[in-house]
Amino acid sequence: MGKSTIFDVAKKAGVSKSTVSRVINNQGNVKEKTRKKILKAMGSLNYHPNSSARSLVTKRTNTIGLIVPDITDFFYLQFIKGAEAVGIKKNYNMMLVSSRWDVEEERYCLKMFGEGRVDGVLLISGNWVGEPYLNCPELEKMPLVIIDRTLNNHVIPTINVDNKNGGYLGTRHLLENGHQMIVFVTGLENQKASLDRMEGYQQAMVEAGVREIDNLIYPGDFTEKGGYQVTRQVLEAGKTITAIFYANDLMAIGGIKAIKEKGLKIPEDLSIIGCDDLQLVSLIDPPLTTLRQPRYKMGYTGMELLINSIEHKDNINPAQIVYHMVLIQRSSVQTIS
Amino acid sequence: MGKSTIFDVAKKAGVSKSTVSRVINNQGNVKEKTRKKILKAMGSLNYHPNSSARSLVTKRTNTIGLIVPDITDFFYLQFIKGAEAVGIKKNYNMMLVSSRWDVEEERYCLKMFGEGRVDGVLLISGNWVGEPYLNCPELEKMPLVIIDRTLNNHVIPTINVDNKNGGYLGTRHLLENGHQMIVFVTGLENQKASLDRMEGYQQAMVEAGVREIDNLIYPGDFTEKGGYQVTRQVLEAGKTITAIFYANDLMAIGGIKAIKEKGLKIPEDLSIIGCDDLQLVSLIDPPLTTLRQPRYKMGYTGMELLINSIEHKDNINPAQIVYHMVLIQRSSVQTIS
DNA sequence: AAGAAAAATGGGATCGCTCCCAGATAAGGG
DNA sequence: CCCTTATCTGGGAGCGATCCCATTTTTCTT
Repeated sequence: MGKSTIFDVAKKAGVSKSTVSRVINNQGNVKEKTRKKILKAMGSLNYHPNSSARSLVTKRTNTIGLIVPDITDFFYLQFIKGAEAVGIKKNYNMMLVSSRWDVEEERYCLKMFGEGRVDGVLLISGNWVGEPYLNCPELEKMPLVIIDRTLNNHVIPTINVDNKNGGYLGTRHLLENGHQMIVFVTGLENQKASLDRMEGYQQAMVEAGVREIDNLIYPGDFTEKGGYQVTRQVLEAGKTITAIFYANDLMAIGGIKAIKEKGLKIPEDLSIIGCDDLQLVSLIDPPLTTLRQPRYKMGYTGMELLINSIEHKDNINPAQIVYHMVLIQRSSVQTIS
Repeated sequence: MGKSTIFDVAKKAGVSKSTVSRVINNQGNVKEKTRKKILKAMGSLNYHPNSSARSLVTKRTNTIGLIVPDITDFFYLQFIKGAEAVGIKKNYNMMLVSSRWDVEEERYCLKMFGEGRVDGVLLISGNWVGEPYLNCPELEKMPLVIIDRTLNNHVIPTINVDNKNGGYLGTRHLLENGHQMIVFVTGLENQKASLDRMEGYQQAMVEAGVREIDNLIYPGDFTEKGGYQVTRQVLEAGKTITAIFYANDLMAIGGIKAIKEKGLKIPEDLSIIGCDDLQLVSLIDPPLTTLRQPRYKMGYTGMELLINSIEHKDNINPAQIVYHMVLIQRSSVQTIS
C-alpha cells in the first residue's frame, strides 16, 4: 500500500477532494461537521499532502536555498543560525548547499535552485572581488539576497559590514594603546573584506603619522595555517614590532601558536588583535581582542528581506544594509609606553 | 513572461515534448541533430525542468533531509560535512533542519519530511535515553538512518561509537599515568552517550581497584558553562584529586577556564581529558587530550547507507555500525609518580 | 528493391494537488 | 411560504513533467 492521496481521504470521508483541500489549507466555508469528518479520515489514513503536487500548482515551495562556501567553517555558523531563526518563525525550510569556495560551484547551486526547488536564495558569498557570475540568467526572477558582500551596480539586496571602518577601529585601538609598529596580516588579495580592512588600517596609520607602512603589511590567506606561517615570517624578520593585526580571527589563532612557539607571551611581549569575533576566540588563551561583526543579525535580516520579497513582490527592500563592526576588548592587547 | 516549460522548448525546437524529455534525461534514441536543436532551444529559452513536476511523477526528489539538534554546535559539523560529501558525489541535495534539542520538534521535522519533500532522512540524534518518538507513523516507508545513537529493537540502521569503551580507554590512560583520584564529570542523566562513557570509567576504575568511585562522579550537562561550574565545585570540595575526565570536550573547555582561574596549571597540577575531539580542542591551551569519534566518517557512512537503501530498496543494510573511539594524546595529561 | 528490424518520434494518460465556477443546501426577510 | 442571499460542496481543468505505447522514419538484409 502506497501513500494515501487527497482522493482517498475524500472517499473515506464521503466528500469531494475540493472540500478536503479546503480543510487542508483551512480556508473557511466548510461546515464544522464535515471538517471533523475529514480530519478524522486524514488521521486514520495517515495522510500527508504531497508537497510536490502542491508546489506544482501554487508555484511555492516554502523552502529557501542557502549557499555558503563551507558549512563547517566556524565563520558561517552564526549567519546560518540567524537565517534559520526567521525561517522557523515564518515557516520556511532551508535547503543548504556549500559552494566549497568555488565560483563555478556557486553558479551551479544557483542553477539548481532555479529549477523551482526553492522560493528564493540567500547567498552567503565568498566575498570575492568582482562578480562575473552574478549575471547568470538562472536567477531571472528568483528572489536573492546576498550576505557578506556589497554590490554597487545591482538591484540585488546585500548585507554587509563596514570592513574598512573595522580595520580603522582595530588599528586605532592599537595606536591608542601606544603601539606604532603594527603589522597587518591580510587575506588573499581577491578577498574584498581583507582589502577593505587593510584600507582602514592604512588610513589609521597614515593619520597617526606612521611611515613606511607598506613594510608592515604581510600577505596572509584567511586560514589558520596561513596565519601561523606568516607570523613566523614576521617574527623572524627581526623587526621591532609590538603588535599584529590579523585580518581575521582564524589567522590570529594560527599566529598565537607561532608566537607561543617562539617563547613570546601575549600580550606582554606582543599585542594581537583579530577580526570577526568567532565564538571560539573567547575560549582560547589569551582571549582575543577582535572586531565583531553581527553575523547572527546579518543572517536574520537577510532572511527577513528575502522572505519579504518573496511574499510581497511589489515591496521594495533596501538595496544595501551595512552594519558596523564593533571592537570587543579581551586580553590580547596591552598598553605600552 | 513566466518560466518556460518543456512545451515551449518542444515548440521552439519543432519536436514533441516526449523527445525533449528524452534529451533532458538523456535516455538514448534521439538523433544527434534533433538533440542539438533541442539543446539550443533550451538554452535560448533559459529552460530548467521544474523539479516539483518531475518529482510528482517520478516520486523522487533527490534530496535528503538532515535533522540535527543544533546546526551551530561544533559537535555536529563534522557529521554534516561527511554526509554532504557523499550527497555531492551521488547528486543529492540536503535539506537541513535543527530540532533544537526538542523531541517534539524532532517529530515535527520527521513529519514535514514525510510530505514527500525528501527521499530519506538522516537523523543525527540528540542521543536521549528512550525512543518513544520513533514510533511515529510519518516514517512509514521512509528510509531513515540514525547517527550517534544505537537502537536495539528496531530495523532502523544506526551508526554510533562505542562510548563505553571510550570511557574505559580514557580512564585507563589516566590510570596508566599514575592517576587514581580521577573525577568523572557526566552529561545529563538522560543522555545515553554520557551514561555509557561513565560505565566505561567505572569499569576501568573498579578493575584498577580504586574504591569509593561514586564520590568521584559529578553530574554535568555537556555544556561549556556546566563544565565550568562543576569544576569549581570539584576544586572547592578540597579533595586531593589529580585528574578530571569530562564526558565531553565542551565541558572540558569550561573546566579549563575554572582551573586556570584557581591558579592551577594543566597538566602540572591537574591532568584533564575530554571526549569527542572537537576541532577546536587542538587550538586551546593546553591542547586537550581526548577521545576521538570519527564524526566525518560516521556522517559519510550514514549518508551512504541511506542513499543505498533509497536506491535499492531490496538491499539490506547492516542494522548497526559501531566505531571505536580512539585516544588522541595531546598535552593535558601528565604522568605522576 | 522490398520487407524486416531497429531507431526515432509523437500523443495521451497520469502523478496529486489547487482553484475557479457552478450547483446544492441552509439561512434570512417580507 | 416563497424568494433572495449567504454558505457549502462538487466537478473539471490545469500545473509541468514522465512514461508507455503507437506510429513514423531510417537502416539493414537478402
